[in-house]
Amino acid sequence: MPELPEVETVRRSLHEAVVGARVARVDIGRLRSVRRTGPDVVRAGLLGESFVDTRRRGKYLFFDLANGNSMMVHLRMSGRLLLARPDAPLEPHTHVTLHLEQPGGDVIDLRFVDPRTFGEVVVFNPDDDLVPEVHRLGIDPLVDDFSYDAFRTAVAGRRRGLKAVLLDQAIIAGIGNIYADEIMHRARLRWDRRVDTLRAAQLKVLHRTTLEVLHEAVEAGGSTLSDTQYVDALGREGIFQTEHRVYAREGERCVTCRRGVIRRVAGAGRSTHFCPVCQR
DNA sequence: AAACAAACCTGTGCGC
DNA sequence: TGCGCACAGGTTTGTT
Repeated sequence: MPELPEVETVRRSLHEAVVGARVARVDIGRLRSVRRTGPDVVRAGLLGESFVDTRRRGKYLFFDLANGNSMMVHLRMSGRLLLARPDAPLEPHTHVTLHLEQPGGDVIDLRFVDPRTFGEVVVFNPDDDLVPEVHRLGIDPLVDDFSYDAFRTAVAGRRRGLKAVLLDQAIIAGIGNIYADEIMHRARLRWDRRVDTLRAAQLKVLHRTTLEVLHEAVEAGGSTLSDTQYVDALGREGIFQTEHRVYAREGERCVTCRRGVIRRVAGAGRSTHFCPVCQR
């Protein structure tokens, strides 16, 4: 489900509540959600510790603890992080609950909810290489140097289709299926265009549209699709879906050129939406 | 190196 | 109404 804008929106929506709070209790209802270390490591690693900061890189969320350790949460396809009053009923598929004591004495739950159970929660010491995939992430357009030079160096000359490159987390971290399609549409480039055939001007436009789409999507609180699966930690839906020009718009007239009809194909292993007229 | 398929799960929406 | 199938925002692994 969530891509960079959704993960960033979740982070911002829980940051204030979590930073400074101390973990008073940990409930784990689904072992699969803590499969990397098992429940004991997660419980022991969190109990009594306080959060000092939250970070995001790509689609990975980090909660730094005062003792130098961190909690990593990846939402994968269907994960949600929700803040809730401790007496609020548990939503279905709540797998991990952290009972937090805030500095003012208030208590609040941070709940990890995940129907498809692809997501996970890891508590780790940075010295141990427990989350090695993070070291393989490419540049994050919001937290790293994403100047045109950095972007060009990362993608230039790849003998691969454009969408495969945009989705490759080792090249650029955070773009998923929705935003890849939207970025390519705004850049007027096809999903199967080989990156090493792009002219400098097109690469430049691609860099600009990547930043544009991601920034606008964060501003809009991400995209909540018709299944309303994605909400931020306070339960608020995003509104960027109203700005989608191709994603889930198969059969609609292209709003950019007003001539093409949006097509959906299986491309780069995913469903891919594009305008066959104005994307080249 | 890159393209592709399958795997991990559950829920939903569609056609019949 | 009910059943079966296709499909879903991600990532890893293995195979061509």
